Amino acid sequence: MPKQRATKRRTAKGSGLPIASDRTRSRLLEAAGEMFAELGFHHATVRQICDRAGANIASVNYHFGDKTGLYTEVVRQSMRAARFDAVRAALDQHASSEEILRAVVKARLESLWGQDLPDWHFRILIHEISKPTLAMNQVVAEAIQPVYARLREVISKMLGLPADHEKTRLCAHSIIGQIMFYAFARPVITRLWPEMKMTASQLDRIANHIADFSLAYIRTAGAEHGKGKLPSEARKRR
Amino acid sequence: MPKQRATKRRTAKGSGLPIASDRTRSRLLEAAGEMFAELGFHHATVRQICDRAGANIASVNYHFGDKTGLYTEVVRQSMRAARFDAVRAALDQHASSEEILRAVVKARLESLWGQDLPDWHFRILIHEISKPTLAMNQVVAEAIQPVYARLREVISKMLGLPADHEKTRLCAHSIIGQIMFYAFARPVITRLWPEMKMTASQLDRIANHIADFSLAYIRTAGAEHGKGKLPSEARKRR
DNA sequence: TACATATTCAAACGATTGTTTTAAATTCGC
DNA sequence: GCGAATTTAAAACAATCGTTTGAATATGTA
Repeated sequence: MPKQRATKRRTAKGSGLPIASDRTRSRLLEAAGEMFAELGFHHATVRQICDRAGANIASVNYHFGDKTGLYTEVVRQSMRAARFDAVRAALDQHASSEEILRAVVKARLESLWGQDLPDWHFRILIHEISKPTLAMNQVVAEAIQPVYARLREVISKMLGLPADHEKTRLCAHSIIGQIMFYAFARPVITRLWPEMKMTASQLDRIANHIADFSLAYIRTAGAEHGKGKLPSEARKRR
Repeated sequence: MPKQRATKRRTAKGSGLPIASDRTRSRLLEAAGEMFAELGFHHATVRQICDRAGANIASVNYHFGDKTGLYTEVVRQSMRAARFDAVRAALDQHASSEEILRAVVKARLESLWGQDLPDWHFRILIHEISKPTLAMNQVVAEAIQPVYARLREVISKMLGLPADHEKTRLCAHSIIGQIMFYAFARPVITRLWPEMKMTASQLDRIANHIADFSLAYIRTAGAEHGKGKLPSEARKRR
């Protein structure tokens, strides 16, 4: 009766017993990560994953219970990935708010188009955003929510408004949206702008543009709210 | 031998023969549009579609050949949908560039969150962008490319730069990205900002924010590049 | 070595998918 | 109204999915 031993096995592992080869387990995780990042949860098949990992079909059942168990483990692993820490490091570095913002934008963009793969962690997050699974709550709580809050603090400082103010949130969305566009609309962009080659310098120009584009508004709005000036930006709005 | 009569039937239709009830065909198209918009191409099943349309399973084969035939027909129909015309109308209206931009942003956002469904045409485009199918080329050529080009012209006028200049393109991407963020990240937004209710006025505030956010940069950049020209055409308006 | 456990393997299972088949019902020109 | 074409209906087909089975093998321990 060796059915669904995944959790039981983990407890045995925790009890201090020496473990046999975790090679298949780790190979399974790596292969699953690449496949999930490339195809998403539903389109990636366990047979493909096991083939790529050189493991048997039943191994995913044995080690992770079922496909969703494997996926959630991949997601959990992705949350602690280096790239996210890079973004957090950029957010927490000791520098001016504007420089922090520029660094964050650059880090996020590089984790998207940078050819220094495998960085499928962020791509999994992309799939999770466009087609959420049950792991969504965990992803939001562990990876998105902290960065979102920290980004709002940085913007809040520049705007002179509280971090949970609507304008602060909308500015955060504007910045994130500009970045995510290059994640979601990748196939469209290559068709709309075929002569563009995503080199390192091109990536740099895009990141700087997004920073400049965003700071243009944040600076003026911050000057208004900070000095208590009359809002010249406030147009005749009904 | 009535197998795969879909194309043959169309030719008979073109030959001037009166057609029997196209009721099932149109009901199939409508049901398929809703299902494809909600679940995407792969996740929507022909059985669900036929159930919703009150038609038999084999009807999709008979009328459209296969599932992809049905999908491409739905896409073709979506291209001529009202909302896209609304955006194009906003782009071609006789007004200042800034007001055109504001109207375009508003039209796009309303086709996303507006509760005046069924407006699944744009949602199909969203799915097509995140997970392209073979219909992608058609979608880009017929729906995205024209709007993209027209939007660049509007921005080009404000920037004082050619429409295919890199900065013009990046500005267009920044604007589109801000809008699309509310399309792709919808489940994330509701988790990150749970107290937000997407009312009509909220939608209006978001649209105006995106316009203000974008115009802040475009105005200053336009003033720089268009030194010889009139700094802003918003002046002459009103 | 001998026993118990952990792990891997090939094969099959049940469910669901898109598609096809075969026949009945409906429609339309004549 | 009749015969041919069109349209619908129920059932089954073949392929693939995730999952399970039961035995074989590897591993660690006494």
